[in-house]
Amino acid sequence: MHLEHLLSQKISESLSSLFSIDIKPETIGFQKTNKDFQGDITLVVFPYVKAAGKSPEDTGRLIGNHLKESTPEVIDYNVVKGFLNLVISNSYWLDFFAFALSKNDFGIQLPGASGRTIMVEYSSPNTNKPLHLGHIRNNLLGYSVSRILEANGNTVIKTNLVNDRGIHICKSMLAWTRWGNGETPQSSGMKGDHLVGKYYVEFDKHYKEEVKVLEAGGKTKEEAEKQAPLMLGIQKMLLDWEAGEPETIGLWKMMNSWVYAGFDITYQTLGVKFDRMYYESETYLLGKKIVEEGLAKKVFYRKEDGSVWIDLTQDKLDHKLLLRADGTSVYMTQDLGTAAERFREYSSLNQLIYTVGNEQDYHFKVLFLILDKMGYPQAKNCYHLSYGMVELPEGKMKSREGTVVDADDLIAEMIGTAKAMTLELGKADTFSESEAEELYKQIGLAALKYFILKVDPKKKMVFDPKESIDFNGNTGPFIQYTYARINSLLGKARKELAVDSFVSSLADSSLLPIEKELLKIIYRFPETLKSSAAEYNPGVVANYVYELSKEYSTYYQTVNILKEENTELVLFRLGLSQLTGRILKNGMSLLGIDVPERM
RNA sequence: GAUUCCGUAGCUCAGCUGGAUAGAGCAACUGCCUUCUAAGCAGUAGGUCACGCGUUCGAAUCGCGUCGGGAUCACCA
Repeated sequence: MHLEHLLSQKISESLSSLFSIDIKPETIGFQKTNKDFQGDITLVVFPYVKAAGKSPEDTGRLIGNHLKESTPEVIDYNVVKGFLNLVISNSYWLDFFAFALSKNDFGIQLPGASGRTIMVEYSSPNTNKPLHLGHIRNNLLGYSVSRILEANGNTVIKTNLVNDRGIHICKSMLAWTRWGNGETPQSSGMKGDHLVGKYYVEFDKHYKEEVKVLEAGGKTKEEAEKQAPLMLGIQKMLLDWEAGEPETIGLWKMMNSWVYAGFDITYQTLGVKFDRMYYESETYLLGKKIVEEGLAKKVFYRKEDGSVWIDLTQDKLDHKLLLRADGTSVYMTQDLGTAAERFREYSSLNQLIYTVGNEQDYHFKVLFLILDKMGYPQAKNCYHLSYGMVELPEGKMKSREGTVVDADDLIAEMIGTAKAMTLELGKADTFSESEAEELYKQIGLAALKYFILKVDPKKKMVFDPKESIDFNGNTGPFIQYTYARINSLLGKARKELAVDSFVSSLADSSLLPIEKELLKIIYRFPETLKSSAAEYNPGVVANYVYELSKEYSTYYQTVNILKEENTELVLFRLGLSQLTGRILKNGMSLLGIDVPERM
C-alpha cells in the first residue's frame, strides 16, 4: 500500500484518539527526512500542537508512539523540535522493491489508461528559414511533454501547424527568382531549409539597399520602406498566391518541398514526431466564419471601416482586431478557426496544449477568452505551454547581428564534441565504425537535450555557444554512463552466473542504508511523473533521473555487487541495479533521450 | 505608461501547495584506477536567496512596496 496514504490514515486516527482532533487524512502532508536525521519520512507536527495543547516535542512523541504501536510499517521514530521522523521497516521497502522489479515499466501507465485525449501542438515553424536554438527548445519541450502525458495514461495527438504562407515566404520566393539562377538543394548541395533561408536573407539585403537609395532621394524612411520595388514585388506575389496564380503556386510548392525535406532531417535527428500535420495554407481562411458568428452573437463588433474587433476592456484587456478592414485574416482569426476545427474533428478532446514562446502570452490569453465568449466549452481545456526564450550571455539572439544559433550547426557541433571526447577517452575502441557513429550521436544529442530540458520551461535560459555543453556532472551523458555501467554489470552477471532474472528476496537486516536510499528514490518515480505532467515540466523528470543516477553511482562505487561472496546479496544488488537501469532508461526516453547499451 | 514574468554561490540551474543548518553541476583546490567502465567516487572552499516592510510558532517560498532585467500591449507574425 502506498506509504503516505497509509500513514496519513493512521495519523488521522492518532490525532483523533490522542487529542480528539478531527483532521482529514488527505490534508496531512509529509516531507523527506533531512539527511542529518534518522528516518525515512517526516511529519511536521506544528500544525497540530495548538489543538493538541502540548509542546511540539510532546505532540510528536505521542503521535510517534501511537504510530509505532498501531502500524507495523513504522518501526521507530524520533522527534527533533516539531519534526516527527518516522523509520519505516526494511521489509516494507523490500516488498516495494519486489513489486517494482516485477513490473517491466514501473511507474509508467499505458496511453489510454486514463481515458483522456490530449492534443499537443508544437514546433510550428515558418517555412522561410531553418530552425534555430529557440525552435530546438520548442520541439524538445513539446515532444517530451507529450511523452510524459502519455506515461500518465493519456492518449496524445502530437500536431504541427506549419506556417507555410504569407508575406515572409514571398520574400524567399522573390529573391530566388531574381538571384537564384535556378539553384536547387541538389545543385548546391545545401539542405533545403538552409537554401531557402539564404534567399530570405538575400531579400533583406537588397531590400535595405533599395530603401537606402529611396531615402537618399528624399523620401522618409516610412515612405521608402513602403515604396521599395521589392516590397511591391512581394505584395503582388502574395496577391498572386491568394488568387492561385499557377506559376506562383508552383514556385511556392517547390520551395516549400525543399524546406520540408530539410526540416524532416532535423526532426529525425532530434527524434521528434507528429501524428497530425496542419498547414496554414489550408487553415488560414477558417476563422472568418467564426467572425461572422461572433458578429451575429454580438460578441464582436464592426467598425465603420469594416474591420472587426472584440472589446475586452471588461476583462482588463484591450480591444483586439479579428479581421482587417479589407476582410483578410490576422493571426487571431486563423487561431480561432483552427481551434474550432480541432474541436469539431476531435470531439472527445480533453485538452488542447499550445507549445509557444512566452512572447505570445497575451495572444493566447485573448484567444482562450474569445473561445470562451463564443461559447466553446473546450475553452477552459486550452492551455498555453509558455516557455522562456533561449538567450545568449549578451542577450537575445539577433539575426541581423548574426548571433542566431542554427539548429543543425549546433547539433553537428554537439555530436562532434561527443566524438572528440569519446576518442580521447578511448571509450569506443572496441566499437565498429557504425556503432561508434551511433554512439557519438546518442551522446551529443543527450548532452544538448538534457541541457535544455532540465530547465523549467517557464524560465528563460542562457546558452553560451563559446562554452560547449558539459558532458560531466548534471548532464545527459552522465546519466547515459550510469545506465551503460549497469548494463555492463548485468551482462557480466548473465554470463558469469548464468542467470537471467535477479531474485529479490533478501533478509531485512541485510539491506544497506544506501540501498534503502535508492529504493526511496525509486519509490518516488510514479509521483515524479505525475507532477511533471501536472506542471508540464520535463525538468522534473530530468532532475529526478539525475538524482537517481547520482545515488546509484555512489552505490556502484562503494558497494561490491558482483564481487560480493553471498549469492543472495549479489542477486539482490543486481536486481536493484536492473530496476535502477530500467527507470533511467524509461525516464530518459520521456525526455526523448536514448541511452546506449555501452559507452 | 499599462499588463505580465523574472532576480538563489563566480557561472548554469534545483528547491517555491510556508517547515529543520538553502542544494547540485561547472569552474578552483585535495585525495582515489593491479579491484564490477575514473564520462566516475570522496572531500575542501564558495550564500545578506536583489532590497525593505508585513502575515506567521516558522518566509528563498505568501502579501505590499522599492530597485534591476525581460516580454507584451500593432489592420506584424
